[in-house]
Amino acid sequence: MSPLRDLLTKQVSSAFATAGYDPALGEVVPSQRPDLGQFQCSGVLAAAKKHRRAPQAIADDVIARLKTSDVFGSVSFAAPGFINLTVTDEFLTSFVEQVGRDERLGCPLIPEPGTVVLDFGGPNIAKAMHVGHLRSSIIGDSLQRLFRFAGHKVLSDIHLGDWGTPMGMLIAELQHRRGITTLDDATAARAAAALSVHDLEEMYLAAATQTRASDESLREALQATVGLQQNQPGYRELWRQLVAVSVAALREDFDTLGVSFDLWLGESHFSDRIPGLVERLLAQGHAVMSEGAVVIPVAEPQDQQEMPPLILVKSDGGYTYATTDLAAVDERAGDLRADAILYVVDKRQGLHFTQVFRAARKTGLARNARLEHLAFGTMNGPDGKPFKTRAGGVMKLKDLIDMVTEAALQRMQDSDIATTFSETERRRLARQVGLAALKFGDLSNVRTSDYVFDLDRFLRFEGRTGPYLQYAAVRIKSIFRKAELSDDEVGGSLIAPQTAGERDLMLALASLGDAVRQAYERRAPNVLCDFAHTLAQLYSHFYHECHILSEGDPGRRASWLRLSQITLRQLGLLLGLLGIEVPDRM
RNA sequence: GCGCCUGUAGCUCAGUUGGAUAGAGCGUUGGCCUCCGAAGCCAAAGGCCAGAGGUUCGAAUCCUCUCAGGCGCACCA
Repeated sequence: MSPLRDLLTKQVSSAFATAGYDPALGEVVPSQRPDLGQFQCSGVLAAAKKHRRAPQAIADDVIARLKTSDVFGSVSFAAPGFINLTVTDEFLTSFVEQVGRDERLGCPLIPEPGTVVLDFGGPNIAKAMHVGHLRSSIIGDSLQRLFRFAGHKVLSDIHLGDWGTPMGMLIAELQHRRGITTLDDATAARAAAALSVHDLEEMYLAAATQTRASDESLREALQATVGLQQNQPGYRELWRQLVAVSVAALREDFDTLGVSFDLWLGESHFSDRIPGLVERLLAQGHAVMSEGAVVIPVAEPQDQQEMPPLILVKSDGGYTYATTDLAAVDERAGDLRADAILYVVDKRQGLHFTQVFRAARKTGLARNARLEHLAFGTMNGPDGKPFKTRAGGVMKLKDLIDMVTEAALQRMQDSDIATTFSETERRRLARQVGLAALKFGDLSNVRTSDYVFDLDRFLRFEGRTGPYLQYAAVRIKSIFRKAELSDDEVGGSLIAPQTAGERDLMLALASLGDAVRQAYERRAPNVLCDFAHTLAQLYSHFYHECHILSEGDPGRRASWLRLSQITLRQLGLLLGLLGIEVPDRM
């Protein structure tokens, strides 16, 4: 079914058209002055300017044609040029009825579904997941759910950082520690035996400090990198072992977080096609030699800033992550036939992606695929600088999850909640609530803006938080339990709203499709958060205003139960799109 | 140096792409549990939208400048 705003806009647009004005001026949006109307159209002023006629006269023309509509209850003009609209309760009620009967709760499928590759997460081998990975993972996960729901075939790819200099550093460090001078498969296997993730982390950290401090170490690391990339004996084997250890730990982390990927490919996956790709691009003249490196110039005449070329092959023979990303575009657009490739990556990588995207289009590697960098803002500490713990390091994701779970457990204890639950059930619930706080706390921020990492905010369960939404849903479930009704037994029909609270709730329920569509178009989970929060607030208001179970009028009671059911389903859908679970009790 | 982003209530942030009287949450103050779950509800106080010009019927939003932060600028990823 088509969203409410579309339906209203269609009516007003055709009124503009038959009155002789541009139908595009008939766009209807929710009113900014709820005291004057539920919806508004601001197209009159534009029409007045274009046709050199008084706004009042134009509005009269348009309004006269809307009077016959059975959708609008009142339509009025307000200076300087607004048309205020209110729908009839009958129309509203029947619209919400339709939403309730619709499997998709009023959310349309997109007209042209395609294959979408979604690249997010991007954890690195030998580095524990830390809070810096939170945004990409959580936003990416929400977007993959949103895109699937919209109707696309989504292929999410974790894009492991398992290639390049960090791996070289790690290999060089291990060689050092084991005193390996010449590497082959057998020595590699021996060297990597019995290594744990913690060993890798510790080694990586040591190597990172080393390479920063001494040019000699850096040179060795780069040498090992080239060795790996050129498939010299032993390197690949050693690498394989290191990756295996790390991936096992990563799977656990993502599992805890409730984030999944269709593809666990890494940068390494695309390495095989790189030599051929470079050769081809050179032959085609897209790539050229410059200062000892092979590059693709991507500058354009209208550029306001200096646009460095994309470096395909470094002067030492190694490849950069730009090379890998280009090879990945080739595979995704070519072999996977992606219609769109989306990257959920920190916005500081903006320049990198303009380079890659330009190169991909220029060389034809992108085919017809749409390329988008879905940038997100940096997570800062309270001091405004990129987040660090007091110790100076970054907080591990696992520790953060433990902390929110612990806080939820404490909260349950304080209010004597779930006392009849077993210990494992309590922990499970605490995890669900904690993760809700964590995910909502992140997703409710506008994707592109930086935000301050405030631990307290993730540890709060009141107000505009994930648990608030869960709570609203849980209370509805509780009503159904008390009424001894299962979800599919709540089948009463709606009656027209009697109170403002009911009407406001129905208006929100009628608008889910608009919100979900906007979230999709803007690739913005925070739009879902906003809507879900408003819906939960309106329901809470209604809940306090209309006492459902003690209502004597059976028709009203049935209608209110039905409203509650539709609300519960919408909350469930929204939270599902955010990657947040809804417990039965909390 | 060049380029991009940000500056809105005490704090953290929205603001439907130029619309009417700038909104939430937290915090503060005051109410509501013999009534479906108080992780809730109701209400109040709190604003020179960094500053100065400009564009027009109309600006937090667009343009110019100033101030204050942040970020990025070929062989790390």
